[in-house]
This record gives sequence, C-alpha cells and structure tokens, in this order.
Amino acid sequence: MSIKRKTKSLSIILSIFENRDAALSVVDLVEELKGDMNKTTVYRILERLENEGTIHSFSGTNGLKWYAKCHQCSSGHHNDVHPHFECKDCGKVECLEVNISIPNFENRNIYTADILLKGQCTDCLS
Amino acid sequence: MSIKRKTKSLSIILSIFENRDAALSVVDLVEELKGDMNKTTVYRILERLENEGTIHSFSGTNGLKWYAKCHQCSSGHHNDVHPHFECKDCGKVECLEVNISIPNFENRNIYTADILLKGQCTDCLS
DNA sequence: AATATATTTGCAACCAAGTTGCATTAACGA
DNA sequence: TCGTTAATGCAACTTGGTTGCAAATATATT
Repeated sequence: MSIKRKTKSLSIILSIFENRDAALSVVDLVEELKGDMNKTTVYRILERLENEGTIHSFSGTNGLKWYAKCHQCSSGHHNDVHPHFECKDCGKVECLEVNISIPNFENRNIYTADILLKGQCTDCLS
Repeated sequence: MSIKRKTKSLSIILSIFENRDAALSVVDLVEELKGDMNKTTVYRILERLENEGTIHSFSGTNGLKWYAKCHQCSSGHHNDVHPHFECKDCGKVECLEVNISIPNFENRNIYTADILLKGQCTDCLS
C-alpha cells in the first residue's frame, strides 16, 4: 500500500467529486483540470481514490473510462451491482441506485456484473 | 445502403463466425487474419456485417470491441438484452442466452442495456 | 527552522485500438 | 471482355491510456 499524502492535486479532484453527483469521464476531467495538473497525475489520483474506495470506475460508450462517487462501496470491495446510465441526448452519466438481479448459472461463477443502460434522462425527456 | 459484393475477405470472416460459437475480439481477429487481409478491411467488414444483422458488437474488459454471431437479431434491430460473459481465467467471451430484466424508471427511458458478466466459465471451474 | 527521505508530479515519449484519405485492385453487370 | 463502382491496402493519423525518470514537494526528525 502506498502512503497517502494530502496534496493540492488530490484535494482538487476530491472536491470536484464532492460537489458533483453525476459521473465524470476521465477525458472530461483531464480537460477540466488542464492548467491545474498533468493528465498523468489525474489518472494516478483517480486510481488511488478508487483503491481507497472513495470512487469507482466503469466503462461508458466506446469503452471510455468513467468515475463516480461511491455511496455504498468500501475499500477493497465495491458493491458494483448497480447499473450506470448514459443519456444518449445530453451525454450525462450517472449511477442508478437500483439493484439488478443477475440469475445464477449452473455451470458458471459470476463475480462481477457491469451494466450500462442507455436512454433519455429526466431533463431530456421533455 | 452500400451495395454488397461477395468478396474473398468477406467470406473468410463469415466462415470464421460460422465455425465458432464464442465471441471474437477485433484484436484477435486482426491478428488471426494477418496475411489474409489488412486490419482496416477487418474493421470495415465487421461493421458491415453488424449493419446487416449478421453479427453484433459489444465492449469487453478495457473497452475492447468484441463481435459475436447473432441468433435472434434482425437487421436494424438487435435484440440486445442478453448478457455477455467473460471468463477471467481463460479469457473466453460468449453470449448467454438469458434475458435479464431491466426495471422501468419513472423519469427515464431506457433504450439499450449492455451487460457484461465476469467470472469463471465451465471449463475453468474445475 | 533546516534537513533528510520518500512520495507526488510533470514531462515526454510511448503503446495500442481504432479511423481516415486516397490510390489501386477486384467484383460483377452489360 | 470491358467499364463501372465497390472493396481493399497502405500509411498516416487520432485518441485514450501508460511508463520511466528527473524534479518538486510533503512530512518526520533533529
């Protein structure tokens, strides 16, 4: 385990997640933080926060990496069975606090389930 | 719609999917077909077959693109609600012919659901 | 407060998946 | 067989993400 230091870059990223509820793509985050820190630093801090259980990552459309605040995740074990939702109109991505039930398979063990739902969000429904 | 010609490259790729039931990553396919055709051609033929409803694509770990034979898909409308399974041990990826039920959300419309399950396959369970 | 030491950061170079433009080749109908 | 047009190869490019290493910075110790 790496020792953690409360650096400036870390607090910037932390505060971004604290003030926002929707998920953030790494690409957007790197863009937003251009000027504040290097993209390598962004990637490394996100990785660290994920290991600590503060945020969790998942794949959006085209395999882009997204991160979102953890609500029920603890360090080491992420409670990953909630789906992620991506709005096809505005591009917003968010966690849905719903449990999707995955059936049991006789001849397989399922360890994780990544579920990406796409459609229209509340704002774009009108 | 593009006119379709039965070319050599096309039949090679078609026969690969006919003879195999598991899904194929584009990367593996490009590697396997090195010598037969260019990677650009592979990408283009896969795209075409997907548009025709012969195969369907989805994202695996790290956002890698995979393709699998369609069983219940028709041109234009893919019946996409079956999950894909990736074995964490041998790397095999396959379609599971099971329907995962997605709940309805009051304030959202869900159009598609991409579900990637990871675990151990039959062969790797022992 | 100054110093030592270990972690973070920036930078530049790199890697891999996937895309594009364009000239060449090959299907196929006439 | 020839002409048209789609399919292909190639090389260059784009983009998301990673790596190695030197420079900077946080923290403990004195």
